[in-house]
Amino acid sequence: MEKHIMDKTYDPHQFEDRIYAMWMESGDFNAEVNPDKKPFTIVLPPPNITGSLHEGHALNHTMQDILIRYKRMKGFEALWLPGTDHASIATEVKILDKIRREEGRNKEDLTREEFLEKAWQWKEEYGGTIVNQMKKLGNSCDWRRERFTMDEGCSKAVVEVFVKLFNEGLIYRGTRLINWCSDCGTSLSDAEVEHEDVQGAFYSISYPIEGSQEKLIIATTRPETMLGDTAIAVHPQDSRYENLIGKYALLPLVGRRLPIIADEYVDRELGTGALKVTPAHDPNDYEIGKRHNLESINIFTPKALINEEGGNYAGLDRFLARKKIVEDLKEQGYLVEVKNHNHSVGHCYRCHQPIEPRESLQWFVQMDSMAKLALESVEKGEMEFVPERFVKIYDHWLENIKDWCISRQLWWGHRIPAYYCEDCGEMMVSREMPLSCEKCGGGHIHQDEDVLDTWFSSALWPFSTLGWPDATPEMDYFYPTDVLVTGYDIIFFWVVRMMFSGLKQIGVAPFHHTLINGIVRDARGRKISKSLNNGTDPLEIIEEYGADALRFMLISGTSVGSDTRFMIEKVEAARNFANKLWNASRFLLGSLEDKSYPIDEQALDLADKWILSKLSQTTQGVEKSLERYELGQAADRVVDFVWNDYCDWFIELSKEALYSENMDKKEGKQGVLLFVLEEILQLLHPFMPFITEEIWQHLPQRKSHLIKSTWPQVGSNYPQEEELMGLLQEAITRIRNLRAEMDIPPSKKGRVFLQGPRAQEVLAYGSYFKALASSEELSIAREDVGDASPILLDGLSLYLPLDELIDHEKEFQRLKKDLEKVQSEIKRGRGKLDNPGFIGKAPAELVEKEEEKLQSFLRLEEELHGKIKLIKEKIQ
RNA sequence: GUUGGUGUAGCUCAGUCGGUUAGAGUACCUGCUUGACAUGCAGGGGGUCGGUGGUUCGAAUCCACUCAUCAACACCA
Repeated sequence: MEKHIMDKTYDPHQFEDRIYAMWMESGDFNAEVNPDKKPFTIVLPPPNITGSLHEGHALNHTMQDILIRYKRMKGFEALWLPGTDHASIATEVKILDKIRREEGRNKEDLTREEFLEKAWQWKEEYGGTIVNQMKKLGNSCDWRRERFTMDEGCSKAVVEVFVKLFNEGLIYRGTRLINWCSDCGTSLSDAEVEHEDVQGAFYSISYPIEGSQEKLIIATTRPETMLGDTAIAVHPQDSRYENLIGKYALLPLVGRRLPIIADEYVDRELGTGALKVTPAHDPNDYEIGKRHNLESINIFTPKALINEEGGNYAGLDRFLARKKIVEDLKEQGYLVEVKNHNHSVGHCYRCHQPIEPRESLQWFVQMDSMAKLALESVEKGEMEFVPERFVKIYDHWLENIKDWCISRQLWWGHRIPAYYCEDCGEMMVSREMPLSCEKCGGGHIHQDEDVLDTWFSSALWPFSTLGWPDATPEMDYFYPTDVLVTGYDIIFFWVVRMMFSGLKQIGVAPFHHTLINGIVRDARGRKISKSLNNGTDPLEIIEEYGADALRFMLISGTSVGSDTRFMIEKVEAARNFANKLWNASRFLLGSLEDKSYPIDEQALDLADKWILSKLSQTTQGVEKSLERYELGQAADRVVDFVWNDYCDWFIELSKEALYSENMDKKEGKQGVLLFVLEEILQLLHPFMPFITEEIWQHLPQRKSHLIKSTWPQVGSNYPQEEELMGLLQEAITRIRNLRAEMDIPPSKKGRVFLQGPRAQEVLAYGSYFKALASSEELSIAREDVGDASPILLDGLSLYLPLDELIDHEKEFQRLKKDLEKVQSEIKRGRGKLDNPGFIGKAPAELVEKEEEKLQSFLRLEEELHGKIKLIKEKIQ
């Protein structure tokens, strides 16, 4: 690639798209079945094609991209398989909205075929938008393998699983009380019902007893359902009502005779202790009805209007009917009391309308045996949650699971592979539409009208995308996948179902780890929601700050599984860091020629060894954090190294050599600077792929792509050099501190005298003090340092002659502060060492360390006392 | 109601196995047109680690209780 000069300022627009195109063109994201390498696989949680990606996706995708890029550099055959989800109900709602808006037509005005044509158009449009967004974000997916939950392969897998489970008796069709959304016009699974607190009321209604003056008071929150009452239940041992058991009550407004039955389910403490039983519209009543063989009267149409069973009320919407019925009860003297009452009511997770329990003929998956598989697999450690606490949500859901209602009365989705003979009514479940009836041989056959729950196909995603049910090389090689990255809100929708599906169909858990990402909240910590309109479009952030800044902001300063806040200040900080790296790189690369800069181990100076030592520790730390999925920690580690060690100390210390006429010295320094920069780019690449690749392309003699480079090895450590450098850093910092306190301008260079056991050693590094502490001459102190201001370190005293600038009072205050610090340390150390418990029980090594520290602080204290005495004399 | 999370500097958050003087970023204050970067550099102030009690030689860290806050699940005639 052509080497061009780096722009003066960091401007991500100049290169992000170009870099992405370069990767695509070279096939850098592609993964192949390769027996020479170990696979590392992630399947992308397929975004719904309902719209565009939000910050949550950006976080989720960034985490996966970091892991994939890291593993790719580590030498794995890294496959990140992308795709999108048809999101049956959610998408259907949106498409119908659009048709209504644009054409004024409702679902009733459309044929299924017309609808599906529009739906596929929608898919093309929004699927494309999503893919484009993912590319802007830098996702390194193997796009050749992109999939869609309703494509041919995924559909084949869906039919295969359905038929197999049906043949085993694990899928059945039956009439049950299910969750019905009257707005969406379909059944829903239990997981799709969200309980929301609503302000409601308790209506107490008086039911007359047949052939008696007695009355039974019953409290209900849903008076309209009385139209479907078929019994009154009381507790068998309830002395208040014992005498009524076996008698009949008369249903107000309707006049139906209701048997008064006894059932243990009734709670004597609740309400009045008597319960109206409406088997068709309440799950508990449904069970009571089954136990007592009660009639079940459905009073609602699919649109939740009162049906013909409701007599006068027929045709009314359920809420209007409630109002009307309450009015009539009041008028006719049946209404005893109305009390405000807050309670939680199931709502549709898509349209947020109240769910109606409704008896209907649906398809179900029997869950017991497969739930057991999923529980055992996690129990055995075949799949682990990161962080592990989320296993509780998983276990809890599976332990309380009920059969899964999978049929939906929708058009957008996989049509159920059940076929009915119109002649004899026989039902056939098969992979393809039968040409004739198996039973009567008739040829009039139609397919079930319903489609499957969208999660039925999502459940197969880890293997349907790899070619299953065909025996593909990809299945052998890439399955099971390594890690699934997802939010905690879909553990039971998705993780649970992928687990039992993988275990049941393939016999192996679909992934080893489930990494849970937190939720991205707004700056105030609120959930992002449409009603608050507090979301931020990731593309807008990329437009303004660059994709690297967005990615980095989402990751840095976060810990696994906890929520994060989206704050523009954090994006700015990330962008500033990118800018810092850009400038440091430009500074170095601008001085290099297109040739190699080997490092001569023999010629390394103190700072070189120190930075190499720090680098190897950083590499080690980043790697350790990444292996533990602590992405935020890994990112912060690199920042700390780049900014504080490399830029603020090492580059500053290198300048002298860089401006030197001595070419060996200059090139030696350039070699180290370059080597460290290269590894910085590698360590940072998973987090900030664009800027690092762009800089990499400017390195001398560069031919390869950073994305395909080999992750750095952990290098040598130089503990002695680190220790000495630490002392120099402390000395330099203290000098800066002193000069700042004394208001000495940087332009005024000062002299420094050294004293103490380490003076000679430190003397050799006068250039460091010159470069970083505005200090001109470093020399060993003579006996008398006169008025010079002292800085006392362990083993090293520095004296700064401040001449006319000295302010004895200020100086006294400064030393007194130092003394107080030292004395509080002495107190702390003594406290420990005077404690026989500590001496006796703490590790000997620790006691020794404490002892050494105390001694050094005592020496400092003594010295400080001396200096303070001198100052005092001068003040007086 | 059940379960879980969180509580550390003004704000956002780290803090590993209990053992350095509890850290970072940001905000704030002071100084700096030093040759990569003012999207920067140097320096500074700011913390009873929610509270109480306990275990321990030693607790931000472990245990109990408690307060605050968030979430998931469940139930309510």
